[in-house]
Formats: sequence, structure tokens, C-alpha cells
Amino acid sequence: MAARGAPGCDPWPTLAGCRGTSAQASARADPSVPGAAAEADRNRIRRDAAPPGRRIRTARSPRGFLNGVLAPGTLRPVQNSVTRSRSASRVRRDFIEYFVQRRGHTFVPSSSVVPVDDPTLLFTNAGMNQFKDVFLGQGSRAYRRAANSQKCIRAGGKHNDLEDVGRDTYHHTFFEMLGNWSFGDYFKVDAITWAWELLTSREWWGIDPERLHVTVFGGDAADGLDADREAEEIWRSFVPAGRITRWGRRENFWEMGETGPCGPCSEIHYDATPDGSGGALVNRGDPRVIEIWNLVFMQFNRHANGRLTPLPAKHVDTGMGFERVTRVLQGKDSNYDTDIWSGLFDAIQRRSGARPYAGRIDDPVDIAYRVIADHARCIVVALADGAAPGNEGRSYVLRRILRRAVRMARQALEVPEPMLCDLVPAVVESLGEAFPAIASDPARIARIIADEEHAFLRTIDRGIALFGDAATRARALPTRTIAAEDAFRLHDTWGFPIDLTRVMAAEEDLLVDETGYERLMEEARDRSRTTSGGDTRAVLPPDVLADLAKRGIGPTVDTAKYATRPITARIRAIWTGETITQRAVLGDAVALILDRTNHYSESGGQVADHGTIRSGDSDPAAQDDPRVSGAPGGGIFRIEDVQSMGGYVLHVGRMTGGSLHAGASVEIEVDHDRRALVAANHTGTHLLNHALREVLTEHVEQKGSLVAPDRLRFDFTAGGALGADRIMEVERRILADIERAVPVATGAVPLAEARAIRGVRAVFGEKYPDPVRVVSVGARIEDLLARPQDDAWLEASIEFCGGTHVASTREIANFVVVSEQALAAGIRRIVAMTGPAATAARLAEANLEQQLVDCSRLGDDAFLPAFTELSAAFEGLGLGILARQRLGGRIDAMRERAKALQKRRQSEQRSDVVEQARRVAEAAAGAAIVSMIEGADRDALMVAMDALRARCPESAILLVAPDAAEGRVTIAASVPEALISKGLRAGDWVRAAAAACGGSGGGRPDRAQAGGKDPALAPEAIEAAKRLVARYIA
RNA sequence: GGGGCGUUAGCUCAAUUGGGAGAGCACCGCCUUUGCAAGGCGGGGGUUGUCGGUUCGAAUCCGAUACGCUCCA
Repeated sequence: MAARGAPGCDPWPTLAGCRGTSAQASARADPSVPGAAAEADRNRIRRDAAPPGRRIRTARSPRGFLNGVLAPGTLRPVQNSVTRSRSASRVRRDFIEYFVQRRGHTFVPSSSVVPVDDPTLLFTNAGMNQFKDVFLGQGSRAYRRAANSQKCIRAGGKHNDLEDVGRDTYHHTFFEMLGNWSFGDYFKVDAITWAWELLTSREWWGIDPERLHVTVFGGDAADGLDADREAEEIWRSFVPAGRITRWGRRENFWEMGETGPCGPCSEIHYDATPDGSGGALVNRGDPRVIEIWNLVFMQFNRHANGRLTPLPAKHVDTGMGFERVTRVLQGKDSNYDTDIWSGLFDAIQRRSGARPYAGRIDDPVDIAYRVIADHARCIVVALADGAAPGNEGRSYVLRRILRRAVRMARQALEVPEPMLCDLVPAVVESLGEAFPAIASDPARIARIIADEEHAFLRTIDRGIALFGDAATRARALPTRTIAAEDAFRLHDTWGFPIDLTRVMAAEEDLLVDETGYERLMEEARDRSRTTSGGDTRAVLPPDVLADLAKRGIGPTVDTAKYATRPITARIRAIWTGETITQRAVLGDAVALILDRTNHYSESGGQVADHGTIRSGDSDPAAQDDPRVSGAPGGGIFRIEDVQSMGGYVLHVGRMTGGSLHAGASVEIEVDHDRRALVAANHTGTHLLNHALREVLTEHVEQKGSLVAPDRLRFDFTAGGALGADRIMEVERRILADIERAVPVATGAVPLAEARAIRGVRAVFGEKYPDPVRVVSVGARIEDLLARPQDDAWLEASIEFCGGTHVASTREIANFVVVSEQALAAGIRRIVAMTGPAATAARLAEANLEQQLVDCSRLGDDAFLPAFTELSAAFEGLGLGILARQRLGGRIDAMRERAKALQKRRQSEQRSDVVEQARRVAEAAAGAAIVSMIEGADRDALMVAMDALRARCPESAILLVAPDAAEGRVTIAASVPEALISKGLRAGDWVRAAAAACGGSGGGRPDRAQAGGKDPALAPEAIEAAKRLVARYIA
């Protein structure tokens, strides 16, 4: 424990002479916090830093941070300034304690690694992700300073460290980012001063300041930006000029995206070279000199045209690699030598029986240790946060990570069966304290991992078989090179990464055409890239949001959205997807922003309303607009989608008449019929959620939901398939709820009170506003608030929900489960219908059942066509899953009868045609036989042909089978070798016959089939065939 | 979100340019054998994922769709 002043005797006294508004702001925000570090303060921090001459070696690591790996004496041991070794969890606690208790920050728990509501992000990859809306100006928080340790995954997205994992000592797919933030509060002075204090002061971490190098932004001519002299000057008070370096836009100018908040940043690097000579290695990717902390100063907004303007509110966003700083503080030269990994390495060693981890950089076993440990952490955290391995999106990234680890386990550690699943407890042990969600259901996580490991064993075998084919082809070539197409196919279709193909090729002394492979990859990427894109009308970029605010256009008032009455409103802006315009005319596809709306925008899984916007206003300026034809004034706009962005509601759709202009008064009306269908489905979803919880005794958690007019979809956690019995029970309960006509109550309730209600349903990881809207089926809101802990509420459906609902469950009318399926391991999806669609499904079921009964009573002759028709119609009826299973089983049973009948008919037909063939053979044996066969389909005709050929193997045979009922003539011919050599080809022969009855055909010289369209002309076909064959047998 | 590939008997997979849906294993019967393992002979088993189109004719070509695998973002 470092000797540290108690909170009451802060050795960092508040200093007079605070400068700058940010300092005053922070003092206001929390009076207990000292103001901005002014000059004197910085002097104190400078003095307090561990002086070079007084470095103290750690008691546990007498050789400093080089212990363990390098043999003693190979390099001069470096003295470390760390006074004592801190455990990793202590480092995490220190960071939070410093910013929360000492510097007045609010501790905000790490958000899920699976981003909520951010389609641009594969995984949470930085601490600032959960505050993105604040930086974009779309949201706000109750606090202005925040700090935490954020779970991050960098794999598969823009930041991808996957390739480096295992090969070096400091990249990870999963890591923790320690961060502190200022939202328009303190700025550069405090951010820099506090970072320096935490790192270097003896009271805190006491890192030798001489080992720290700082980078600052050096300016950018294209952007017209000067160097960040402000930050540089602040750094100068701690760090000599020689250890401050300027860098360009790539290293030291941070941007969130193409547009939006951005600014210069300063990075702190740690030099771990033995003699402290690593200054030149900053930003060179050298493992001895690594970046540990990045301080971002958001002070500009980048507009769509690339221009930068100053932000009104300046923010600070910092991120420090937890694993890296722990390594520094524990005096190690690899992140993997810290206590973060030791437990995991032990578990791997025990499970695999491999030799212990030795920390060598190029050793395959040590690489496997690092990769497996890293990937295990990543996968466990991601699964705990609700992601699952799969074949697309982030699921696919997880699958790839998992498979890489499996391959390592198999090849390097030689473990033939699944083993990653057995590492879950070790990961929980090391991370569960900081992130309790990880420890909530380790058995589920292990099960999913084990399934996935088993699946991969199958895939890799198929790939190996395909590789074998490619290798055989390669061996036949003088270059002994596997074709680019094969390598690409292995990668693109069978999931064999190129490096694996290369290794396998090398084993057989073969090469791989990698340049060709890269070319194919690039082509594939191009194909993929050029065809993507979304509806730009439904998105407002940050600069447009800012522009709207500047024009004095406020957020859309949507308080009328729960009523269905038409309202009047005023058009405030028209958004084309690229720019704000003044007018929309017939045919335009745009988005309208009004001052108020009664439409529900897409949210919480419920699809947006459709509706109409009309104006009777005259549009005086329209006459001057060449695009306006006919009478100006009066316009109709059809709303096809409604999206909410930063408080503005975008009514996306197209003009179907007249013109509309900004400022016009309009009437806006919701499509009531559609809204009613959606409401029935939404309340139905709540009833389903509640019924599932009652029917499945296990823990049911909502994982997603879609409420559309024609169906509802509900994804939830469950151990396995529900089965017909439980689906029936779920339906029965919901139908009973509908029958009882339970009233649906809604109300806004303070979040804390609402959370206290017994049995309340909320989606894990979702952010809810305060007050939150509560939707209750079966209990009055007043009663809920009066007795929140009453067990009676377990019988009711009570959810946090902003959606539109029916007033009474009676309006739902009916409920039918359409399907129940697995979505991912441990997650199932139910699709269901309500209202008229559900009633129609029940009617169709009753109808079909009656038809099946009627059909089964029919005699053999009538049965076959009736049954064929019924079974063909079955799929298209839109039945519920229970009806499909039950009646489908009945149809399968009846199909047996149909098959037996068909078989009997076929064999009757066959013996008949064989008899005909026998007669033909007796009557017309000769070099050529041309004959008519009655009542034969194609198969039967072939049987007749076989029978005939067996008797007359030397004859050329052509048979014609007219089928008056089907309006078809089938022709088949067979020609023996002797006649083929004379020039008679079966294909030509049947074609001649078919031509005579309106068809054509073809085939091989010895065997051919043809068809004609007019059975009445069958005799002509016979004549034509006889004429042709006569030429060859004369 | 976009691209590529696949879906044929219970299982593993075949099927030249569109021209008669097959093999091995498994299953059933008979034979051989003291028994077992095995062998011999015979047999059953298919709406070629589904729907539509082109064609005289589609497992094969085209379009849609479902499911699976896979790559990119």
C-alpha cells in the first residue's frame, strides 16, 4: 500500500490563480476538487515525481522488469522506479480511485462489448463508445466528468489487432481501457496534469519520468491547422523538450468518423529499453517502447465538405491500455508476464499437459499460449455480453477468433478435443471481480464454446479434403504451385485462411500463388463494396443537426404519438439525404421535419407508422420553381418510414401530389388500420414475453424483438426447443388473456420507482429514460406504485416500453405461433401473428382438416388427384406451427397411401406396355421396328424399349406413345452399333419423328428421346420415322 | 448490410454438352457358417430443399425463396 494522504488531508491543495474557464467550470462542478493545475501546481507535481537518483527496486523482482525471460547477465538490468509491485486489480482500482475520489469524476460502469444502437460499430472498441451521443451533441448526461475501465474488443472492425495477437507482447483482441472524460468541463491543462500526476507521483504510481515520452500534434497544412502549441507548452512544464515530439495527422489527430467532433491528441509512451535510450523508437512499433495513454482533446467539428470549425463545447477523451500500464507497473517486458494472465496460463497448462509458458517470442508453444489465452478472454467476455459465434457480422468475427484458438490448441499444444470451453472458469476468475456480468452464467458460455469447437472439427476436415484435390493439381504442374483460384476458393468458400493453406502447401513441398490470391481477394472486396449502401434520407449527419439548431429549428414535439387523431403541424425543414431544401414537388423522395408529429418513429423493435401529410396552403413562390407543374399550392406526401435522430423526427417518403414548402401548415394523419395491427402485435409481444416466463421455468431474457403489422418476432434465451406442448401452453395462456379483455395501462414513472416493481421486464443492456414509460397488462399504474413489491404483479405483464398498444387485450382478437427456431446457441426465436391474420390461420387450419377427412374417405380413383392438390396447397396456407406439425403428420401418413396407389398403377401400366412390346416384337421383327405404344408415359416407354431391345438386339427401334389427356407425344429410339456405323443416328431419327407432330428432340447416337405436342399426329410421326430409317436399311 | 458456394436414399457422396437418378455404408430377406467376424444373392428406400420459368425433355440452364457453409464491411 502506498503511503497516501487520507481524503481529508489532500497533499494537493487547491491553488489560487486558477486560469481558464474550464478550471472554473470544474470547480463549480465539484467543489471538493481542486481547480485546474496552475503553474505552481505543476511545479509541485514535477517535484513529486520519483527522481531518477532515488529509484527503488521492487522487493519481488530484484532484477527489475527484465526478470524471468532474459538470462541474467545478457543485458544490464534496469532499475525500476516502481516502489512495489501492484496487482492488476489494484492498478484498476487505483485509476478509478484517483479520478473518482481525487478528481471528482463519476464512475460509469463499462458498457457491453456488444454495442447497443450503433450499427457502425462491430464491437465496443474504446471507452468513449458509450458517450458517443454526447460528443455528437445528440445526448447528455447528468455528470460532466466520468471515468471507468471499459471492456474493449478490437477484432474485425476498423481497429483490428487480431493479426498481431500472440506474435508480440502487447496487442490483444480483448483488453481493458482505463479512461477519464470531460464533457465540456476541464480541458488540456487538467487532463495533462492529472495524467502526469497519476503516472509519476510517488504517492500514486511513481513511474520514472525519464522513461516517459510524449507526442503532440504537429499541425496539418491541408486542414490549415497549427501544431498543438497549447498542449506542448503544458507538457514542457513536466517533460524536457527532447522527449516531446511532434507528429502528423495520422498519429496525433483523432477523428471519430468522416464528419463530427475531432481534435489533436497527445500520447504518452513508455521506454523500456535497458538503458533508457528508446526515444527514437516512439511510434515505431517496437515492443520496448509502447504507447500507454492517449489524451484526445476534442475541439473541432469536421463538416461534410472537410472544413473544420471550433466546437462550442470542448471535450476530453482519454484511454490508457490497462494491460500495458500494468506491465509497466509490474516491471515486466511483456503484457503476458503480468498477473493478468498467470491464472489462465496455468489453466491452459493443466488442461493441455503442455510444458509451462516460457515467454519466448517465436516459440510455437508460447505463441499458442498467448493466442489461446487472449482469445479465450475475448470470447468469454463477448458471450457474456450476449454475442454468439455465427456466420455473419460480429458473430462471424467471434467464430474466426475461436477457430484460430482451436487451431493453435490442436497444432501447437496437440490437444485433439475441445479445450477452450474448459478455460471459462479461469477467465471468470480473472475478470469477474471487475465485470460481474461475466460470472452470471459460465456454464452457458462453456456450452456454446464447446458446440462451436465441435463444429469446427467437421469443417476443417472438409477443407483438408478440398486442399488435397488442389494439391494433386499443383503437383501436376512444373511450378508445383497451388492455383490462386484454389487458394481463394479454400478461403472464400471453406474458410481456410491463406496462412493455413501456405503451411499445408509447404508440408507437401508446394507453393501457393499468393499474388493471384490477393488479386482475387481484392476483386471480391470490390464486388462486396460497390453494392452496399443505405437510405441516406433516414440519417441526419452531425453537421446537419448543428445546422438545424443554428437555424432555430427545435426538436420535434412527439407528445401526440400515442393518440391517433390527425393534428396540424408546420413544416420546418426538408431533407433530401444530402442537403436541406425549401421545397418538395411531385415525385421527390425526401424526409420532412415538422414542429410536431403524431407518428411513431421506429424504436424499440416497433416499426414506424405510415401516414399522410397534406397541405392546403398556397405556395406563392412555387410558380417560380420550374419543377412545379400545374396549380401551385396543396401537396400530398406519403410517409413510408419515420426515424428519430437527435430529437428530430424524420418523416421519410415521397411526394404524391402538388408541392410542399418549408413553413407550410399541414395536416398529418396516421394510417390507422396499420397502427391498429401493429398495436395488437405489440401488446401480443408483451403477453408472449410474460407467458414464456411462466411456461419456461428457466430464466427467460429478451434478446430482441420486431413488431410489424403482419407479424411479431421475439428472440429470447432458452436452453432448447420449446416443443409442441409448451408452445400450446403459451398460446393457451395468451388466448385466455385475450378472452378476459384485460385493460392495458400506461404511464410515465420515475426510473428508480419503476425498477422496484416486482416482476418488471426490461431489456438487458438497454438505456432507459427517466421517467420511463411503463406498459402494464393486468395492473393499474397507481396500484403498482402504491405496492411495488406485491407478489400479485408477477401475474401481470409489466414492461418498460415506449411503443403503441391496444387499450384492451380483447383487441388482439387472436394469437398464433407461426414458427419456433434456434437463432444461435442458447437463443430461440418465436414468430407469431395476431388479429385478422391469426384468425385466418385458424380458419385455414379447420378448413384443411375437414378437407383431409373428406379426402381420406375418397375411393382410389378420386383420392390421388384430390390428395395431390391438397398436399401442394399445404405450404402456402400460412398455418401456425402447431397446425403445420399436426396436419403435416396427417398428410405424410396419407402420402403412404398415395405412393402405394401410384406404384400399383405404374406396375399395371408397365406390364401392359411390356405385353404390347412383346406383340410388336413378334409381329415386326426386322432391321427396323417403328411402332406405337398405347398408354405409356416416359418411364413406361423406356421399359417397353428395354423389353423390345432384349428380344431384338440387332434392330433399330423407335416407339411413339401418344397421350391424348396430357396433349403430348413421347418418342424414344434405340439404334444398334451396326446401324450407327451406316449413318443412322438415334437423335436425327427421333427429331424427324417429332417434327411430324410438332416437337423436337435429341440424344446420343445409340439412344434418344423426343416429344411432340399433338397426339393426333402420332401416325404422321410413325410414317416420318419409317421414311427416314428406310434409307439406311435398304 | 453486400458477395461467393452448397442443398441428390437413413449416412458419405457420384451423375460427359440438358437425354433412362446411381455407388459405398446402413436397413430387410434368403443362402453360406457350429457360432462369431465375414462372404454370396436378392430387395426396400428419392416430390434431386421449395416455388416459378426456359425446353419435346431439367438433378443439370435461368429467376425467386428457405436453410447451411463461407468471405468482406
